[in-house]
Amino acid sequence: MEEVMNFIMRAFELAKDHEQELPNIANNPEMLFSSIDEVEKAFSSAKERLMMMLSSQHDTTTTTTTKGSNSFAQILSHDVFMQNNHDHHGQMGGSGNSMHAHSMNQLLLMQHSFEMLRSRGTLMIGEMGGRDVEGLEISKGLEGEMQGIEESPSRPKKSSRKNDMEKRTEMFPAPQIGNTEMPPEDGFTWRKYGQKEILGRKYPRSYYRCTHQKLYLCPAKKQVQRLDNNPNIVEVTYRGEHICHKSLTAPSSYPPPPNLLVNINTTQATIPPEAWPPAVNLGLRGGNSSGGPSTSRFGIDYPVADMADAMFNSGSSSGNSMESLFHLSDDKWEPDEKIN
DNA sequence: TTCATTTGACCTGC
DNA sequence: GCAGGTCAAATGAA
Repeated sequence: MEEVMNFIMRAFELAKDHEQELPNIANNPEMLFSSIDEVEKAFSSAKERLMMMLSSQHDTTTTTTTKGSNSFAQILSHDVFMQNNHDHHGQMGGSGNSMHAHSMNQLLLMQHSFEMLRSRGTLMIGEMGGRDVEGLEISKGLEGEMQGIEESPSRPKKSSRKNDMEKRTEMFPAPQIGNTEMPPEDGFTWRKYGQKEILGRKYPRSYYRCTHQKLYLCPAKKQVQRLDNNPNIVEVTYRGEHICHKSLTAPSSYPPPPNLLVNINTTQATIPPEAWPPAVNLGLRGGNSSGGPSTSRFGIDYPVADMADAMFNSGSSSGNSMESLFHLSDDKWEPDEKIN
C-alpha cells in the first residue's frame, strides 16, 4: 500500500509542479502535453498497482449504498469506510496513516465526481429532446413567482413546496478531509441558503440552490443530509433541472466532454464540438482554491480532479482523454461570472 | 468591495 | 400547531 501511496503522492506533486509552470508553458502545446503525460503516467502507475492490490485482497462482500456499481470509486469508498469504521483494516489502518486515507478519499471523491458528471451528461444527451419543454415549464413557474413578488408589498410569496419539480435522491461518500460538511462535487455551482435541524435526524440538512438562480432563473436546488447510521454517506436530493447552462453566456454547468461520455457508453449520441464549452482553464488548483468553501465549479475550470479523471479512465497508454481537454482550449468562451 | 455562509425568523403545507 | 423549506440581515473571507 505504501508503494501505491507513494505513486499517488508523486502524481499530486507533479501536478502541483506543473501548475506553477503553467503560465510559462501555456502557449506551448508540446510542453503542455509532455507535462500532462508525466502526471498521467504517475497516476496510471498508482492505479495499476492499486488495482492489482485490490484484486488480490478485495474479498469482502460490499453493501455500500453509494451510487454506481463495481466502480473504482466504490471499491475505494469501501476501503475508506472500512478503515474509518474498523481501524484495524490491514494496510491502511492506524492513525499514522491518516494521510493515506485522506489521499484515498481524495481519489474517491475525484473519481466519484466524474462518474456523476458523466452520468449526468449522458442523461442530458438522452433527454435532450425533452429538456427545452421542461425548462420552459420551470421558467413559467418562476415567472409566476416573480409576479408574486411584485404583487406582494412586504415579503415575497414563496413557491409552493408541493410543486412539480422533479426530485431525485442520490448517495455520495462524504468528504472526510477539510470541510466535511462540504457537499460532494457534482459539476454545478451551488450556493447554500439554509440549514435546518430535521426532526428525527441526527445531522442537519443543508439547502443549496444554483449560484445562477437570479441571473438565469435557474430553478435547480439540492438538499444535502448525512445519513444517521453512516455519516460517511451523504444523501443529496436534487430538485429541478439546471437551465443556466443552456444560456450561451451562462458561466457554468456544462456536461462533460463528449469523448468522456463515449468512455461510458459508446452508443450514446455525442455532443457536437461546437456545443461544448470551449474555454479550458488549466489552473491546477491546489488545496487553497479560491472558489469558496462550499461551491463546486466545473463549467470553466478543469482542476486536478478533471485531469485525474481523464487519467483514470483513459488507460495508461492512451492520450485521447487528455487531448480532448486541450482541444477545447481554442474556442472563445469567456466566463462572465465575475464581471457583474 | 464583492460574494458566500450562517442563522434566526418567517412562510406554507399537512 | 408542527415541521420543513426559504428568506434576508449579519458576518466573514478573499
